[in-house]
Amino acid sequence: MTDKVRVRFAPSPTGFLHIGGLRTALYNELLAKQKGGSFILRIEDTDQTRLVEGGIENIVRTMKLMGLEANEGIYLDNKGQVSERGEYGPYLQSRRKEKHAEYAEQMVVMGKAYHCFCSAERLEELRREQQASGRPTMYDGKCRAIPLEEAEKRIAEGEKFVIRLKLPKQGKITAWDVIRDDITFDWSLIDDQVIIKSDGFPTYHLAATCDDHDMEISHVIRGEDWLPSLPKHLFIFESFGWTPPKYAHLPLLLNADHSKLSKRQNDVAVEDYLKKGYLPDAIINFVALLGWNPTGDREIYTHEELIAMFDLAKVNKAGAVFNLEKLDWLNEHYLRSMPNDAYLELVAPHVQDKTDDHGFLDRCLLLVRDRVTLPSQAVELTADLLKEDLDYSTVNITWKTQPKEQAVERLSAVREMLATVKDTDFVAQGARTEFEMEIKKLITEKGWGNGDTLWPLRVALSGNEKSPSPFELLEVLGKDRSLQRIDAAIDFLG
RNA sequence: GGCCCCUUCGUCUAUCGGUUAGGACAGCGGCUUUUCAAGCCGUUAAGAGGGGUUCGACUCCCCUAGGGGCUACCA
Repeated sequence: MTDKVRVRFAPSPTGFLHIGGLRTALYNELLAKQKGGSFILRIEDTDQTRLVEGGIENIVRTMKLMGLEANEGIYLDNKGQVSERGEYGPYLQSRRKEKHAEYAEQMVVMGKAYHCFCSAERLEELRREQQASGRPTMYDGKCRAIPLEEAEKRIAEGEKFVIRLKLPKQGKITAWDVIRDDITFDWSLIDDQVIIKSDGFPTYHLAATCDDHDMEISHVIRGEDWLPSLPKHLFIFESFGWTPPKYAHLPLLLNADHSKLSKRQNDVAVEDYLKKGYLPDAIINFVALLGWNPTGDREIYTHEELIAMFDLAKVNKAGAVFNLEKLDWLNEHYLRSMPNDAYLELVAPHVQDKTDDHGFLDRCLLLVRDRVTLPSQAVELTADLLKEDLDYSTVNITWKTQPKEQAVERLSAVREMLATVKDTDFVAQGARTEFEMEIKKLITEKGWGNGDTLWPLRVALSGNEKSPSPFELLEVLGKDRSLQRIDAAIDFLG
């Protein structure tokens, strides 16, 4: 054993990377990076009945998109093939089946496990009786007393069997958890867990513990749902005389009704959030703060800052409701604080109405940035800006009770003034400020009101009653489009 | 039912015996204003209940209540 921090994220490939799994992976990665240790990805695929096609690829790919790459274990090679790297392999658990079988046999020999020949029917019957009489449902130990020679004979005769842990029947065990401290369990209440199934594959309990040992894992960081089986895992370590890793059981992520986070109530696949346009940085930031906050008076952290500040012992004990409102806010924040180029690159692919005028398109996208929560929304937000012809029939170009004639008068005067502005000055840096000064000057000179001039102008330019200011619109649209729109509005009113 | 874990604003959280219990999201209000956003400022809102321990408890202990997890030849 080394003192090096070696942590693993060990999902089973039964679906896709889950938002809860993401947080578990993140906390593992944060610790590894902070301590200069190894972050290992191991795939736990011992349940052959639940394998999902493409599950492994999805998990690895999504982790990579999220900036969470394991430096050891499973990864995707250049061709997108599932591969392994590192000196503690195999990292695909099913490939360690022989090792697990050996370990199980050793435990049998040491008297720490036994062969069980009970049928599924008997077990079910047993459970039913126990339930009916209000007793805890657990294996009654019928096969515990079968001598090893007899068991081996029955196996040789082809009888189906599983291997169960031979747990102590009395006394207590106190386990230590980084987040929860001491936890005491009563051995008499813990079931003789199956560690080798009748198909020869190990269950999680055996596979994970043996692999954690073989891979010299220093910290096991996993979901709280594993807490009840911790004594069984410790028992396996103790049976072999191995030093167990430090355990940290993370609080669960919850639905709004406080039940365990599920896809019944939430989108739970990280990939779905990525598809919707949530930024990896925002998701990481958000998920990191579900159950932990280094200071409590700050919300924005880069991945690097999270690495520097992470502290397992400060992780909360209580579950955290997964609430999207804050994720939205974070996404908006990241969208607004990134460089223009990066923002445009993110948003531009969503725009369908292609225009050859890239400068125009960029100006449109930049204009609506403050209204965008998700990149895809920019499409709708810029639709009327990019349109050739606007439909004024559904909006009021006139301000409040303003007569049409007055609106026409104001628009015509502004148009006349704008016609004298050079094309290039229209879209120049700071043009919007210039427009604001000039137009407001005009309004003052004529003795008009802001509303009765600016409202018609703005609606004429945007085609909407709610929109950015007319000054910004002029700068974004440029001379030709602006004049054309004002003309169209005057036309419509006349 | 049994076992285990948990309990600060609606939500995410800070507080490691002494604070006017702090921040953020959401909400509400205001500023700005031609509209809607954004931004800025302000504001509503919390220690589940009951016992202890202590000069002093959100903080430590116990009980109760509530919530959650586990209770598979699934992870």
